[in-house]
Amino acid sequence: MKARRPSPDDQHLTEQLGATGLRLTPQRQQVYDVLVHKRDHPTAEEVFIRAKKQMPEISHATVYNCLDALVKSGLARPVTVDRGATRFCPNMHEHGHCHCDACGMVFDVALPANLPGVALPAGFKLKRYEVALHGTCAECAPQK
Amino acid sequence: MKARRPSPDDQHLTEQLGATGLRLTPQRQQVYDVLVHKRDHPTAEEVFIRAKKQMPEISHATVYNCLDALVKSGLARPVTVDRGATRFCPNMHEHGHCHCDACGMVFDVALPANLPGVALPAGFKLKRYEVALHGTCAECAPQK
DNA sequence: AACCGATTTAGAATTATTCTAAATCTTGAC
DNA sequence: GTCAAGATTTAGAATAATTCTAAATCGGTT
Repeated sequence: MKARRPSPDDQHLTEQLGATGLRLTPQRQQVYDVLVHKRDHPTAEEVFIRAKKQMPEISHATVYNCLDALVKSGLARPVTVDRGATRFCPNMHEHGHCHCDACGMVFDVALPANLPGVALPAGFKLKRYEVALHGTCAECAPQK
Repeated sequence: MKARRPSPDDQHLTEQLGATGLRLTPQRQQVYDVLVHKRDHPTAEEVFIRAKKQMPEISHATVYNCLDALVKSGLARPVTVDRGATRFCPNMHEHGHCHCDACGMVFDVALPANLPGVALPAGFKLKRYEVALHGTCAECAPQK
């Protein structure tokens, strides 16, 4: 990967950000590129490290700002599987996260369609939900 | 509420802690009492403040230690609805958490029985899962 | 060419949590 | 009962993740 080449997504980015009153900046594009390039649910710190490879002068705070802008514009989701750093995911389809407590790996998992059928408190207006599954992945399974 | 009076739960506490190789101490009992007394999903800090009313000399670190002991022994669950302090819940039945993004209130909600039916990655061994629902509660609903 | 608001930047500040080392308590062996 | 061993508590320091702040910069007008 070298210099940034405009992709078909740019249009999408501009639109989504614009709808939230935000601009598409090189930093926001870079941060978004990092997310889609390797979809391993990186933390803000990891995004920062990866983004710096292409854009060495980008700052820590900017990465947080950009991630926040992407989340607000519906281009990424924050994922909190464990206490510790929030992770980010550009997969905006409805899905849950499966987390290996041993190695920390996070996988996307499809969800049954009927989740929203839970009995909510009266008058509660559901906006989004998050499903976190915890356990041990095949690699880390306590091999007998 | 004044001095701690032995309750029927004490037996249960001793057993559960014992099974994990831990003892029932006055501090652990106090912290557990705080959790069951007001089940509003307090943070460690809130538990600390409430516990101090009965036990003024209890320390911050002890509250964290006790909460950790309770979680390890299956007497409480950590709940992470948002970034920010972890909350604690003594309801060990399977349930999800409904969180009002406006006022921060957390409600327990019953879950459909079929959640575990999701397609997990091959070899993944599920231990527990957490469902967090976000939205606005009746009180905070944008009243038209 | 100067201006305005949005954005980025570096670093300080804050928040939540964990760590550390010493003091204290408990329990079983004698 | 007394003592040593190990568990637990304590205060405060240390760490990790994130947010805040104020100044510099940028992009698109007037």
